[in-house]
This record gives sequence, structure tokens and C-alpha cells, in this order.
Amino acid sequence: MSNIEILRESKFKQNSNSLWPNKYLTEYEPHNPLQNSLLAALPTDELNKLIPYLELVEMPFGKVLSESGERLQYAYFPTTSILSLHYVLAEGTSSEIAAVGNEGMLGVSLYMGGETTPSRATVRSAGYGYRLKAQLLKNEFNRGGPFLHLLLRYSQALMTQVTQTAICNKHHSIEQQLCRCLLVSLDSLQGDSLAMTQELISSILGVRREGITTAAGKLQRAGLIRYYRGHIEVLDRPKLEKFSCECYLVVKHECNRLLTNIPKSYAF
Amino acid sequence: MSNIEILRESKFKQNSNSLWPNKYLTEYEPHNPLQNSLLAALPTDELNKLIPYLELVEMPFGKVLSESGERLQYAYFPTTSILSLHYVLAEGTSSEIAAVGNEGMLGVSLYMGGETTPSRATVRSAGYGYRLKAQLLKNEFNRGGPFLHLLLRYSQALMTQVTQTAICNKHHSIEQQLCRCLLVSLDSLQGDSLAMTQELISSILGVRREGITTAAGKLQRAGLIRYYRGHIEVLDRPKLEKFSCECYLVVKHECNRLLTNIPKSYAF
DNA sequence: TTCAGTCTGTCTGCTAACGCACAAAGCGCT
DNA sequence: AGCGCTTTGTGCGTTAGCAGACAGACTGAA
Repeated sequence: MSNIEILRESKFKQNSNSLWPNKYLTEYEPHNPLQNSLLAALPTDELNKLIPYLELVEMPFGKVLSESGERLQYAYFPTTSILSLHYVLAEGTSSEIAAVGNEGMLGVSLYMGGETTPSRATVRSAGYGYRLKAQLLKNEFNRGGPFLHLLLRYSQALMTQVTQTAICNKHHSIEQQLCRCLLVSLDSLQGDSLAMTQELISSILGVRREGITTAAGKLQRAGLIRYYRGHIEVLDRPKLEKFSCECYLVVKHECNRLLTNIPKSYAF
Repeated sequence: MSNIEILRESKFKQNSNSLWPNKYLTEYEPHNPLQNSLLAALPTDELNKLIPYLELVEMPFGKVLSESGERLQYAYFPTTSILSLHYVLAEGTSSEIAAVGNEGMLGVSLYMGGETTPSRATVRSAGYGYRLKAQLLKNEFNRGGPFLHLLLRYSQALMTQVTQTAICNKHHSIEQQLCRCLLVSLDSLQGDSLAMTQELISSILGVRREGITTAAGKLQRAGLIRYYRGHIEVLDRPKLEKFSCECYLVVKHECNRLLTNIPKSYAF
């Protein structure tokens, strides 16, 4: 039985359904590349080849993984952290264009050929992840096969996310966008509490902090969440989904479609 | 000398610098795959292989090339037309997420593996283009080589466009967005007049028609454009660029970077 | 020439979000 | 306990864009 097969057998295979909080994972079976679902979607032998080169890294909050226009040295596969792709405007304000959690990766531009993007990548929720040297990623990608096709599918999922962000920015209220932001964050973490200040959320959504205070107040009064100095507890997730705009589900369904039940044969 | 080499020699190679209006092109040297710069960027032998399968098609205004979630039968390479990728919201309103002119193609999802996208594609400026059967596109892509790498680079350019749309929607005024919209449209067509009603522009930007009236009025009074029942003449393009937001140039530069001066060796 | 249809301009509220200023509450440190 | 810092709450007035209603201008066909 290979290392990976052992990992796959472990009870932590699907950590999103785990009943234990994050802490348990880090204490007893701390880290495992299969916590990242892109890696987990690779065939066993493909992943086995990568394992020796996957390097566990801590992702402290706020760390800048890549500046706009800068060449990435590594591709990152978050497991318990959430990364943020965001664009910083000439005036200095910024807003998020996509989030990368344990279902995704940072470094699409590496294999797309452009090497850089005009946006920035930071850690917006502290945790862990694995990194892979850029050159190794490109080599694997260029050999074609399952890795290439998986990464392409992920690129399309990312594109959907950015698309929906564009739509959401235009048409939906701060309150709706806040719901979506909370739901997306929840999906990448265990449990139903988040460590985010209103200030952080406002910079993600590209709005004023006061706007978040107002919107969060409404949600709190409606009994959907509980707010407490940088911590948000989600009390009624189904209702939160109802308050959110269509964008959340569009992205979620599209990601599921693209990244699960991938056809056995990668031929088109 | 192959067909393509002859075409490359023609004075219409770089039609965007041509002094003749569109009509001249259609009358005297009607159509040519090299009018699409993605096709033109292919090595001669690659393009020669495709030529027999490239089918010239008329693109009438408003034609729906692909509904949300629908499988594309062809990839489209516009030459004198402009296509619009836009998302239709549950309530019925819609807004554009990216435009595809003679610098691009429609059908990214074909080779990314997802086959469909949640957005819709229509013709927003009538003209011509070439189409290629979906299966042929995929076959060419899967053989790797220059075609694959060119398409990947284009995907990244498209991603940049969508990203910038998201940012623009959040942070920039209707007036700025109008300027950008006009500039992008100009870049895909010859001359400096556009056939667009305010109604059309409003649906592209996802705002009210009255909002466009107001913004266009300002630009007209400032002497940047002249408006006339569905026709816009751009009088002062440099000023238009100054009135526009940074998004226009960010996308333009990134597209140039990604799609011109492509390294001879496609190896990473 | 007339008339219907299309396109553009301009009113009147109205609302969501902004900018700014400041107060209150909670946390950690000494 | 007291102090400084961070986080959140709330009060303005302002503005961009929305919603709807409607008028004028142009076009093209009968």
C-alpha cells in the first residue's frame, strides 16, 4: 500500500464532513495533501509522484504570496487556509476577485503561459497549505495527462468565480455580497465560525467598513449570525443561503460540475 | 508560396492600421483568416493545416451563438465582428463580462474541459468571422504545441479582461466605463465610428439607458464624441483614454504582453 | 405626407452606498 | 486597575445611480 493509499483510507479523507473541529486535525493527524481537493482528485500514481515535492507551509494571515506582475516561485495548494486574489487600484483601494481555499490552487498563470497576472495574492485566513516549485508544476502540466486536464478544469472554475464576482459587484447589495462571502469562507473551513473583522470583509468586498457594520447588524438582528470582535458565528446557514444572491450557488454548482466526477478518460 | 504566405504578404495583414474603412475591405479583399490576430499568430504550417476547416460566417447583430450552459458546436474567430460574453441574471437583466473582437476567440470552455459556461454569447457588432468545428479545435489543442500554448495564453488574457470588469463594476463611474467600452470597441473595428445605440451600451454595462444618455451627453459636450441616433463618432481619442479608468490600459497591455512577441520556443 | 416605431433627452423622486467624525465597547498589557 | 489599541456602532450630509413617466426628434415605410 502506498503512502497515498494509506492517506486515502484515513478517516480524514473528507475533512469537510468531519465532526471534529480544526484543532483535532492539527493535533492528531496534522497535515495531509489530500486535504486539498485538487490534489485529492489526482490519480494515486500521479499524486505519488508529486508527494516528495509537496512542501507543507504555514500561511500566516496577511502574508503576500505574490505581488501584481510578480513571478510566482511556487504554486500553492491551501488545505486549512484561504488565499485571496485581489486587485489593487491606482488610488490604493482594493477588492477581491476570487478566493482560493482547499478546493483550489494559486498559480494558474504559471501553466497558462503568462507567468504573471496584474493581481495580488495574499493569505486572508491563516492556516496551512502545500507548495510546489513552479518549474515542477510546469513540467507536470506539460507532460499532459490527468494533471493538465485537472488544472485546466480548475482554471475554468476560477474563471466562473471571477465572472460571478463581476456580476455580483454590479447588481447585488452589500448585504447579499456579505452573505456570499461568509458562505464561501465557511465552505473552505471546518465548523461554522469565522475569524474575520469587519475591516477585513470590507476590503474583500471593496466597500466601506461602515457598510459591513450595517449589513452585519441586519443579519445579526435576523438571527443568521452572531458577531463578536473579529469572530463571526453562523447560526442559520440555510437562511444565509436564502439571503445571499444567486452568485453563490452558481459558482458552487459550476465548481462541483468541473472538479468532481471528472470523466475517467481525460480524452475530450 | 503557400496560401497563407500570400495572405501574410497582403497589405491587409494588419488591418487595424489600415486607412481604408471597413467597406473597402469587404469589397476588394473581402475576407481573410489573418484578420483575426489569434489565427495570425499561429506559425504558418499550423495555420495551413487549419485553413481548410475554417469556415467564413456572417455574424448578424444580436445572434445568439451560445446560451448559458449550452454546448458550443463551433469555436468562433471574429474578424470584423464583436462578440459579447454576458451573464443573464435570474431577474432578467444582464451585463457583459468580456468582449471578443478580432484579437480573440469564442470557445475557451471547449478546450478547458468544461464544455459549457454559465454565460451567454451573442453578436454585439455585426460583421464576419471564421468558425471551426468544436471537435477539430479540441483535437488541435490536444496535440499540444503552438496552438495549445496560444490558446492558453488567450485564456489568461480573457481572465484579465473579466477580472478588470469586476473591478470596474465596483469602483468606476458610468462615464468612465462608457469611455472604456468605446475604446475597446474601437480597437476591434476600423475607423473611429461605432454603430451602437445607447440602449445597447446600457445593456453591455448593465446600467439604465438614461445613465448612458447622461454620460454620453457629458462626453459630447466635452467634445470627445459625437452622437447621432445609433452612431457614435469618436472625435478625440487621446482625451477619451484620459477620461477612461485605468482598466482599459491594464487589459490592453496585458493582452499585448500575452499575445504578441510570444517566445519562439513554447517550452516553459 | 402621414404615421408608427425607434432613439434620445429630461424631468421628479428615491435609495444604496459613500465620506467623515466621533463614541462606545472589548481586549491585552503593565 | 488603568491605559492604549483594536473593533464596532452611529450620527450626520452628499452623491451616483435607479425607477418611472414623458416629450421631442429622427427614420422609414405606407
